[in-house]
Amino acid sequence: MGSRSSVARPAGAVTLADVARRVGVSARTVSRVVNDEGGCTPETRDHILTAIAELGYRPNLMARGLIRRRSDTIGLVAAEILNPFFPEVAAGVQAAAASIGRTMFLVSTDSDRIKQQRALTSLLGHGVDGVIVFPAKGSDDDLVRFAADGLPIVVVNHEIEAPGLAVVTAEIQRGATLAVDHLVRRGRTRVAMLTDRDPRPPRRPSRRELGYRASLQQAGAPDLIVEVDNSMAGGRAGAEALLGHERRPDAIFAYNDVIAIGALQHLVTRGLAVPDDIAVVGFDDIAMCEAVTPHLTSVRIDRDLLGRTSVEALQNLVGACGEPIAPRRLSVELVVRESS
Amino acid sequence: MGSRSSVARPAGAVTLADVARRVGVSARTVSRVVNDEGGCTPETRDHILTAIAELGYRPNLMARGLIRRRSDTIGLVAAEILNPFFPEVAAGVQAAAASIGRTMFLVSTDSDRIKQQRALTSLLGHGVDGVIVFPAKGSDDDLVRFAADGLPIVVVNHEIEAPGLAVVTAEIQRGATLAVDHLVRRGRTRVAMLTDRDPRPPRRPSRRELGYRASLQQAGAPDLIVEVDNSMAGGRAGAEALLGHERRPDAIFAYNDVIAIGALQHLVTRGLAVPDDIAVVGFDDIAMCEAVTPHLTSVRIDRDLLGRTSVEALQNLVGACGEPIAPRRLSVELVVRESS
DNA sequence: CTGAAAGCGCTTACAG
DNA sequence: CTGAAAGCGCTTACAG
Repeated sequence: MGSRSSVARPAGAVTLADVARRVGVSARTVSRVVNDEGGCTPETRDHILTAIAELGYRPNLMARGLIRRRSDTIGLVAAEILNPFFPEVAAGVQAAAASIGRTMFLVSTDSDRIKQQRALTSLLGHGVDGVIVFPAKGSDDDLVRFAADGLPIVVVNHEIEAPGLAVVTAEIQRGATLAVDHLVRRGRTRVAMLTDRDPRPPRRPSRRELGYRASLQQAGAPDLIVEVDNSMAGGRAGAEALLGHERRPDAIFAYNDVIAIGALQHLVTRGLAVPDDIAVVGFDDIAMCEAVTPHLTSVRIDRDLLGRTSVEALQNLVGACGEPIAPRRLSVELVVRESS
Repeated sequence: MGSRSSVARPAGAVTLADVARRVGVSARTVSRVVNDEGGCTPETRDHILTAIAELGYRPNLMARGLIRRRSDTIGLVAAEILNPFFPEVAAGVQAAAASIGRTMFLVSTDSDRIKQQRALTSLLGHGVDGVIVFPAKGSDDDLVRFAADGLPIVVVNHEIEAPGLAVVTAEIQRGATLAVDHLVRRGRTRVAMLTDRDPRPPRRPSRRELGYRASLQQAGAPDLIVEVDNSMAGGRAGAEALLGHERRPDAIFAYNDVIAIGALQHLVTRGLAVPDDIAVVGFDDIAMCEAVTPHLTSVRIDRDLLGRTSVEALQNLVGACGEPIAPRRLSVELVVRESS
């Protein structure tokens, strides 16, 4: 039919030019119809629309992106896809993105700095309009560099400052305070914390640790922090370690729900009563909190709001060329359940 | 420095031409270095590499993809990102893809046919080399059409046949049989099934239902299938419905672990002993199975293998232009835990 | 070992 | 209302 042999292109790659040729108009006119620019006879429009349907034409988004310098896509770079918190946030981000006509592509980094570099490079190279990232540990420099290279980045749940970067976070430290204060009010005097191991040598206290320490200090109670792997198995190992401690704790505050649930499981398996012998409180309030026995007390972050706010921040960032965007900080809430 | 004003392009968009100009060579030579084609003086190469680093050049992957007709990226289209089974498979797919130098982009569809169409359109338009999809319900026609349009598609966990489509699945029916046979062997005589609601009018029995029915028929036991929402809440509602049934079941086989865990929770809340009063068996063997009390018996699919096999199938599909790929069927395994 | 030219599929000024 | 031309940033034959 066309002047080209079908060998020249893989099957199905119908182009704008093919449509134009079929109808007998120029590519410009077809482009006008495809992009709904108006200014075109209804008949011409109809012919073109028919040809598009018959030929099964789909615009090549790479070619379009090359010129338009925007693709209406955003990337979501998540540290750990296996922690249910991230899929839950991803659902919020995807919904928010879809509501303003953006497609979201998710890439997981396993909290690995190198994998995060690859993800950002690929996303940037493929022309996403921007990315929302839950950063891998120790990757601040990378984020600053990518932002300087022109990639609009919204950093979630991590404090960092640089031009081209926007921050969306939550009252993490206050969340920890809420959790520990609650345990203290319930009469717990030996509240231990299970925190996630930090691979970098100079260990910096997380905001959760700061809140934990501040609360205990105010209560005049001793603190005890144990580092564990960021997983259910880590939680189990941490609980075991705490049980063997000289002054066995009567409450555990965990870095997140996954660790808390691992600890909870281990305590139950060891025959301890939760919360009577030991109370447990997690962080994130993932759906699983209501699926374990006893139901897990946790600090809730509104995930839909987090998603919407991040997408909003990214839109502002893409719009405001270079101007700094004020950080957004979402409130948190303690959800008390049976485990405390 | 260059002849162009910085207003012409967004900050950071350094091009191959910029590098070439800086070094004083042609774009062709820079391209050669970037792509490691060899055939180039060590000095020239060094100069170019230095300029690339200084300028912070990153290849525009859209421009490259336009010509190469491949991007070394694949799409993973998942029905429900909130069911932990999918993130677990996604991790397997991403690992397998990374091991052969492919970047994976994940898009969730919420099992919505329209969202799946959008996801496939976007992925195809942006030039992914192929997609692995856990299909939304009732989307067979769409998959066939996209495959016909030249998008290599690997369909996971769903039986479908069409040119350009490869299928990777598991012994789902056998898994159901294993689960129900196990319950029967343990003396259960009234095994009910909680299955996921089908939005389409003509309800087709799933492979899990077929296995369930076959096992019970062979045992001479009655069956009872209740449709529920595919969620923990659905599992709770289903359990409640079964408790009110005239012949209260002594075992529940659920469509998946999420539904099973919802049911389990409800039973425990209602004060029933699991498994003494009612046994519960799930499907997928997500990590959560070992986090609930009692630990959930489930049918296991090897997720890493599923990921690797899917990526392999996609590679074959991209290679074999149009030739049919034999379906792959993974084996399953019953993991017996406390709930049965 | 290196370069000039054409072109991937599209959009964007600019004319008519 | 419609079209011819240029060009996004890169790679691919083809020469030298």
